[in-house]
Amino acid sequence: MQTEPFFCPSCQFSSFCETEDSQRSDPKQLNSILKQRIRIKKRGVLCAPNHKFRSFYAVNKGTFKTFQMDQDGNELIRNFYFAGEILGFEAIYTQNYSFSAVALSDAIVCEIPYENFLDLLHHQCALQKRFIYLMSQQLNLGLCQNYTTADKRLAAFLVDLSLRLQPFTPTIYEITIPMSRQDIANYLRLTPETVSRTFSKFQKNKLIKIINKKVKFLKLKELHEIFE
Amino acid sequence: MQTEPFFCPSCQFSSFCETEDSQRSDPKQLNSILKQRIRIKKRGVLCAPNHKFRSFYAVNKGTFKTFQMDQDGNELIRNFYFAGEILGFEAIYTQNYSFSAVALSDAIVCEIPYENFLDLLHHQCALQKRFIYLMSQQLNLGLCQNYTTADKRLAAFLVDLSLRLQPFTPTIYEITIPMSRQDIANYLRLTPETVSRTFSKFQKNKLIKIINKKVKFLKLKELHEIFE
DNA sequence: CGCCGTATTGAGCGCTCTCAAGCTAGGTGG
DNA sequence: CCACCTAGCTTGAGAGCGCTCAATACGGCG
Repeated sequence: MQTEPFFCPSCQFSSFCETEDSQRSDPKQLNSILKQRIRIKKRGVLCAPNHKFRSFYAVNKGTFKTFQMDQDGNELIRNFYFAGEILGFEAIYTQNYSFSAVALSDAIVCEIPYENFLDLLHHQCALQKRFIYLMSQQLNLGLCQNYTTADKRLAAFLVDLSLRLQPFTPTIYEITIPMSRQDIANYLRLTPETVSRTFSKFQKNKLIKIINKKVKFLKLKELHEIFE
Repeated sequence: MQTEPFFCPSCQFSSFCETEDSQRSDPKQLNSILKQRIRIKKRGVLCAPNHKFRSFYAVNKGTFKTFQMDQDGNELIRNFYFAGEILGFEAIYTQNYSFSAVALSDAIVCEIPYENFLDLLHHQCALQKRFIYLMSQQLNLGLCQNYTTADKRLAAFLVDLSLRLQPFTPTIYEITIPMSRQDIANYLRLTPETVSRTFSKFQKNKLIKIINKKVKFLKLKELHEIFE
């Protein structure tokens, strides 16, 4: 464990993981079982297919994508994980990681060993409830992939993104998209060209304004109406 | 609660839910908190959007689809649930059900009140582990939706179906598809016509044989190779 | 400033959709 | 028992959305 001070205000486990030194040895705190904080460079690999599942990870900083490759080399992206979110719940069932997790920017994660975590749950009803809540939350990810057209999928994606990045943005009307067009395309089962064209169309219709990786929402309501 | 004898060999909770009369009052058993067994006719509605989440459901008999409607009236199907599987985990996070669940055939479900269930978890570490395992399992559903073409999606769907229906089929080389072409199409983001044509193509290529709702797998290996 | 990966834009193709017409199976009533 | 009816499935023809391939523009970084 690093000893430098650590701030995790947006972490979904923060209330169970006091980082004050005085609390470090409290066996009911999550940080008592944290194995390590891992620094990962952009494009670095956190986990890969067939890696034995022993821990899941709380993203402290940065963004990750999880994906599997199909035979043609397409990255079938399952999800994106932002700072504060937890990665790896799927592998509790599969035993081995069935996907790769790669950092989209320099990142830091907290490694939480699953067996130790289960022990902790027995003594911490509140944490148990929290954990189940977070797993349920993950079942609600990826709904934007369900829509039928490129317009709907991208509009829903942008809205989802704006909600999940909210802790890190000064206003909900502007976000910085942390992944490439290619990643968005792989996630939404489109091509980068279609994503780019749809962005341009939204901009032409004055729904958004694009400045490189920044997106300003000009008419959030109308963007909503595209998909629901 | 009904008093008729009940058999749930394939239920994912069966080992925690003794239905012997002698066990009925064991407060550590799941059946001590079951609220009711509900019989639902084909096309019957188990839950609908904005219904308050209080219970989840173990499917005892039959098959369900969960879906939300988009503005154009498309059923965006999220998942199918077969006998033995658990439905409703998503709503722990959302508080209200955000989707509809409709029976595809006459069905029976066990209603499990969530608050009581949480109480039970505190005293039942094994059940807790089991529950987390099942939630993780659900995170691994729907992977066939990720593939890029109609061929891959349908092939992956058929293989997934054959695995999940295994407890109810004499051989893994033959299944009875419990949902309509329209439902499959909605699930895979295709049209019924495309689903039908792709079935026909697979049959023409001697990968499967279709007899109405029955599908015989002639070359399961080659079907696999279509998508991975 | 120049390089290279990424993003945008364009043109044409093809997979999937739309619309429409038969076909099949299962249910109903005479 | 059979004719009919209806919903669901299959098949066909043509259209269109998104893909492929290609050229150009942009932007981050040395």
